[in-house]
Amino acid sequence: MIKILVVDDDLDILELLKYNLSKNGYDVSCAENGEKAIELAHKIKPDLILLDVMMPEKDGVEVCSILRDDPIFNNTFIVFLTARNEDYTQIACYESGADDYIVKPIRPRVLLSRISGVLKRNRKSNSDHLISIKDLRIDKEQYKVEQGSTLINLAKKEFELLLLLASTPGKLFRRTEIFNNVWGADQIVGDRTIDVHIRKLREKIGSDYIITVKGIGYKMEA
Amino acid sequence: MIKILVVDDDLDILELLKYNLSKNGYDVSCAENGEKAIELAHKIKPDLILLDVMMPEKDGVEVCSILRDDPIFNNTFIVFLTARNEDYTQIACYESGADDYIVKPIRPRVLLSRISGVLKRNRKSNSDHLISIKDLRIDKEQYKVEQGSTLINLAKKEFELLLLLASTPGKLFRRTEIFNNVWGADQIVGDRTIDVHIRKLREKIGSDYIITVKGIGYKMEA
DNA sequence: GGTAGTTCTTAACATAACCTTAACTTCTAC
DNA sequence: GTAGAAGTTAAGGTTATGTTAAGAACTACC
Repeated sequence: MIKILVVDDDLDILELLKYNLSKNGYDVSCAENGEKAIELAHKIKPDLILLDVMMPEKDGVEVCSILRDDPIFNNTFIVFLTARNEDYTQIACYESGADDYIVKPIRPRVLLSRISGVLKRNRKSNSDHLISIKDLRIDKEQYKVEQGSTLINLAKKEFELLLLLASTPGKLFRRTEIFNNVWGADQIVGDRTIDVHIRKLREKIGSDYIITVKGIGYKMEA
Repeated sequence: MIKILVVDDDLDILELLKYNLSKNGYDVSCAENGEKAIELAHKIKPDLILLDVMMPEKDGVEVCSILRDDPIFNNTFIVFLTARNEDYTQIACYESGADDYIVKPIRPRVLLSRISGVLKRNRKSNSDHLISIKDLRIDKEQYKVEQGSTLINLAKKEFELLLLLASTPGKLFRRTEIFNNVWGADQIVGDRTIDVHIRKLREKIGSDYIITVKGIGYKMEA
């Protein structure tokens, strides 16, 4: 059963949310402030936390930041509740690591569809973080590359170069494009630098992935 | 649900746009300046970005250029918002990679129809980059040529020559015209050079595409 | 804040792909 | 048939990339 922790200082809203969610088969717990929310979260390890932004003492954004710092909650979804006019929050919310946010006043049907929407995104094993090319698995969050079952140690620039090419396999990346992305448009580096990094990459992952397009750039095997 | 990121430093306009778009079933996020827009764009990966041109600090054109450099946003549409009299922008906008632009003051109905119009164009598999002649498919972005289902490996000059002829099938290209386009007006090369490249092309794609017009030049089968 | 280890960049040289040339052949229009 | 134009071929030159090693610039750790 999917566990949801609801956090709001307004007890009426808390009750309303609990009623609606329970009715739809969720296992609902409640907290009326930030402190208690954090405590409860550790206890029950919810799958999703519904978090009011405006609360006395610890506000939602703060609670979210604290939770996001703890790896236990890596796979926990956090959804903010926010009143219409606090539109500044929208940005702060996402910055502090929220997965979605819902604007008050809350319409039960909207609430439920948004929540089921969020839950569908699989936070872990997220395809966002993982790219697979042949037997190569690239985790862009962890800066980690595995080939089959062996871990490959890439330096930062090597990794970023690989990541760029792997981001759209088959797409041709021009040399300038590679520079702009891996080095930054302002950086000035010699023109053999890319080649050297390509070489090191090929040395580590093998030469069957990166294809040279002479006079233009490089691309990843599709 | 289609995600739209709206960027404007005027919070009233931001609110207005958000209201209108949300009402029509889009999942809307907002940012009030360029920095935040870029950050949010990375986070939520919107399908379309509505971008005000005139903003303090990073203006719209700048933001657009930055986003366009990142392959993650290859398939993201960017639409500019611009005040009536800044007509210089029109050019800069398209140059920096925008898909459309809308002139303020914004009429909601116009906004919505333009946006749905833009979304209909499929950014990927863009016909702009693709030329088809018989069973030959030429992708000028990717420097890639496919014949039926087999990939054909062309050298740079060969490719550019093919691209020129294929750009207007049936049109007769004079030798001087070909020189100017593929080699550049200043380059001086012997007159057998074109022939040799034509030969190699025919060798690779077959001789049923390029037609010789003796004394004048070459053309592509229509 | 110094030191060991890693990573990044540069420069020089090697290599291979590519382009051009030249000499020769074939074609085609008159 | 002949001349001019294009086709063909192979060889040599050119250029872009591959490769290597050395030292500069970072990092992490003491």
